[in-house]
Amino acid sequence: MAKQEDSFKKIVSHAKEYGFVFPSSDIYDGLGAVYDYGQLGVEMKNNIKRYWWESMTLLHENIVGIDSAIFMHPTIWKASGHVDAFNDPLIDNRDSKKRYRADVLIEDEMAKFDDKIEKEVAKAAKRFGESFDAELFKSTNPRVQEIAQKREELHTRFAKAMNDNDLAELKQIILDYEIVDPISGTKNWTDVRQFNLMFKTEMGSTSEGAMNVYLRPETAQGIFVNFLNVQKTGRMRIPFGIAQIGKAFRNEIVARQFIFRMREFEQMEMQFFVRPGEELDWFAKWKETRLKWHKALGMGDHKYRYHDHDKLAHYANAATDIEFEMPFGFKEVEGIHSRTNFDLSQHEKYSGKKIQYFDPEMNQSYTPYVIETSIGVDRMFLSVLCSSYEEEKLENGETRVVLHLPKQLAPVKVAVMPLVRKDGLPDKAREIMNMLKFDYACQYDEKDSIGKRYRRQDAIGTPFCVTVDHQTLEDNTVTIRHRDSMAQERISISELAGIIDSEVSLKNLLKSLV
RNA sequence: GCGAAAAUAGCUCAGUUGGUAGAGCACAACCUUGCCAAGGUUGGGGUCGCGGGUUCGAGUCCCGUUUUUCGCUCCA
Repeated sequence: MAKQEDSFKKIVSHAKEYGFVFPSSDIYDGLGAVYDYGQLGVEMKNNIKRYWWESMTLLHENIVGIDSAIFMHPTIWKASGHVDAFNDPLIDNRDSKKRYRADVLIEDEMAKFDDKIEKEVAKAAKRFGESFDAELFKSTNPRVQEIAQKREELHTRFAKAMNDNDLAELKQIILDYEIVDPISGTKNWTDVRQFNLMFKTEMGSTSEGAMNVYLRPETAQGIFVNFLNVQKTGRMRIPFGIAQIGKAFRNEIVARQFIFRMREFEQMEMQFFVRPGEELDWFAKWKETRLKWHKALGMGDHKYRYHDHDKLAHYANAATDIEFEMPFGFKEVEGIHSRTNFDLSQHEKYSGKKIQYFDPEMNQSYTPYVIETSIGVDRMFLSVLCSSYEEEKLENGETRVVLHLPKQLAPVKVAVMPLVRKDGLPDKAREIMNMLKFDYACQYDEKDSIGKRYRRQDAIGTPFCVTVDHQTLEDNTVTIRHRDSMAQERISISELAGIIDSEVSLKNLLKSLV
């Protein structure tokens, strides 16, 4: 384990050193769990997105894309359940290190008063026998009255604090009533905090007219609220899907492990709408399709596994994760969920619009069921980086750092370099660059020894290096060097594009999926 | 969020009982070599995470704070 953590550290610093990923706001000491993609990172990330997008929209006639706004009507998040699910005031006990809902602790305290009253009532009932009137006793007995009074005081205070969202007052109540942790038995509490998953901001430039809006915590809702628009204008017939790539934002309590869990992240989601009753078949199909998409990159089949959920979210009737073996264990990269008709039904309810599909074959209307595939771009990026990084021991005893990136995802496809910086070799190399640069991301390098330049390209995962030497000037041949094997072959310049294309083009990768 | 550890050049790190900041690599220029990285010369780059305090003097000691890592916790 120690060794694995070590290698993860190396990957993180490699990512920074070569311009894949930087901490956000680096010169201001960074911003927690936010990262920027650098000059190479953005290229690789775009390649990942393009692979996904084309595998969805080009390979499936019945899947179309959209790009919905990050700001959405706040009611959408009420309908989806996001607003209510994360509004609890929480408090930690420093001794037991357990976290509790502050409101639950106080309600338990109120229940203790109720218990006391019941005890008094039970005692009295024993004394008075069958003629005992519990209600009369409660409303007249001075001891019960006293307890009820205290309970009422607490209740009033509690209700007001909850209503005002006064977290400091909630803590003060816990202190005043000497509420202790049921485990540690101590009163060593932190402040009460609210953990709201969604980032909130205001829309409207004057404070009076402003409306609270949220940064979306998932891209899926943008698809659901556009279901009718796309279905009608695109003349889509069920089954069909809507794909989207976009940023989402979650105010994570704990964000760790580099770009694995970030507060601002990017999702690639596809919601597939099907007939009710057919959802589990489609769920199985997408589960298989998505794993195939991952495996096609050739990073190692054994690094993937499914993790089926036993405990399902409120909206799902089946769910699985595709997990990838990161240096810190198998971790979720993609989720596939059978979301039933929960989302569309909720939006129908909250918007008051009829969100149904008329199925001409069945001659009836229904609310479609949904299979969701949702993949984190950044997690995908991390999995590619982690599985590619190698400190390779060479025969001569040296080590080289090499990224065995899937060639289609590599940020730079070809490096073109003159063997020496004289005799017109740089000009010839430039000529080749100019020929290739319209199709492939190329780098030109003439500094330092040729071996050193090869290693530099290895470190950023460039699949091919093309070297111009004196023979090139005579017969228009160059050497092409392969990243993984370090093998070189001499080929004519006219063959270059064909060799490169067969390995780096998305087209061949996509063909392997169908 | 709780607990622990850490923060010195782009990277990896050194810096003794407090005494005016160092190395290697990397980077730039020039020379040299020319197919698997580390030849020569020269140069640029750090108010030692930030803010206080103790002291004649703080990278070093103390307090606070920010960020990161690890463990716990949480996780749609």
